[in-house]
Amino acid sequence: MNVDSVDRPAKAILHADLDAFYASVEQRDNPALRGKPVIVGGGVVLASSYEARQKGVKTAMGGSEARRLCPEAIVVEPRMSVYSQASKEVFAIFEDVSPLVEGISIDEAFIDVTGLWRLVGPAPAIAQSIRRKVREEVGLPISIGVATTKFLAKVASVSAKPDGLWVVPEGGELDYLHPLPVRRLWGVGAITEEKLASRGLMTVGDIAGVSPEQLSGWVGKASAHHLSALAHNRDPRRVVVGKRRSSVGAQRSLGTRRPIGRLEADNVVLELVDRVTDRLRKGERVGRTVTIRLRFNDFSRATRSRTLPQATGATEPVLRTCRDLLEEVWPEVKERGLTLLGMSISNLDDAHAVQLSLPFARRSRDDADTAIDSIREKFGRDAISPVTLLGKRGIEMPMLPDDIPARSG
DNA sequence: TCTGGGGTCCTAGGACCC
DNA sequence: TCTGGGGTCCTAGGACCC
Repeated sequence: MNVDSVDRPAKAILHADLDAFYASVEQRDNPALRGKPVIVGGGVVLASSYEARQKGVKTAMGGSEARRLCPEAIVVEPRMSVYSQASKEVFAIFEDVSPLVEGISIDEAFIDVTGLWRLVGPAPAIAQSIRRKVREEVGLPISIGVATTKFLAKVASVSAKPDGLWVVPEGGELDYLHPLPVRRLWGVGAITEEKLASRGLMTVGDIAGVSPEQLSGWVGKASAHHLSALAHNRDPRRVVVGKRRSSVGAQRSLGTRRPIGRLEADNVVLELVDRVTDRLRKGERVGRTVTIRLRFNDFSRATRSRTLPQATGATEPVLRTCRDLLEEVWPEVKERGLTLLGMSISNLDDAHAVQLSLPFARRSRDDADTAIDSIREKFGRDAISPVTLLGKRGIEMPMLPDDIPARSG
């Protein structure tokens, strides 16, 4: 007999999701924007206020279409550092409530409040208190879904929007879930939705009614298993604290005005690598697999990757690898035109050595000299050798042998 | 109006090792 | 000498999410 299952209380999971996050921050900081349609991001819509959404404006929509749908909208430039700060304040409120907080993105998190029933109260009351605190202390609207599984809590938070609470009662999960359209299942996008619709599967209940084997033939094995489980509200995933990124990347769209030259492409790659490795070093991480990502004139895509023998956070080897990869696909680029160039590093590990991060793209040579001096002061003269200077762009500093922390894990 | 920038996970074939 | 199965890593592509 499974002792664990006896009298184990149902889980109480919250999914908290800030409403129209970037746009709400803008309305918070500028009273003139409140109650008005606000679009964040000019070229493409990064976020829009509910007033703009009512006119049909959606995230990822082109800026000109958005302005056509909603000419009276006020367009503002994104202020990422302000959003990032607001996010930190909101997460601090979550963590004050429960140690079991799993951040999913800048504006969403799962919070496990199962163990708080006796001490604090029932999950819906906790959720309301979080909503109140976020409103009072950070000045932002937030919606929360409450359910017995992570997945269902996430579905519920969509029902809660805007600025609301939605509780799926224990025992009432399937009554809530089954009438919903398949698109509400996490992992069903436009393509899968279409595949399912062509077999007559429109609602979550429809999916629950077919066998995983049958489903498997239509959407693939893993996806079928996943969808089947969700449709029956089987989701044993725990709320995991302290998840780490498994890749870091950057990309740039290039426009279609004219064909891009090799030199220009090389410069874009340099900038992307500079940015990515800088973030890597600041996060004290290293990576081993370098990928470049291309999008052609017809919007088809390609990737090329290479795995290095050793993980690195240094600009130079990553840059060299990217340029090698670019060299290999260049004939294709010449033929098909390039509209986007991106790169990323995956296969990440914690850095076991000090890395100095000083992208010259944004700093001066004097900054580098100052940094080198301060490191020498702290660790001794030899600490700074060998140093590799990369033109005017970056500096690599391999390690201080005495300062290599023990591997934790 | 041609469609941003940051990610995750899955599939599938080939190389390689035991 | 011939053959098999299992496992891991690498590469490329695709779907999806915020």
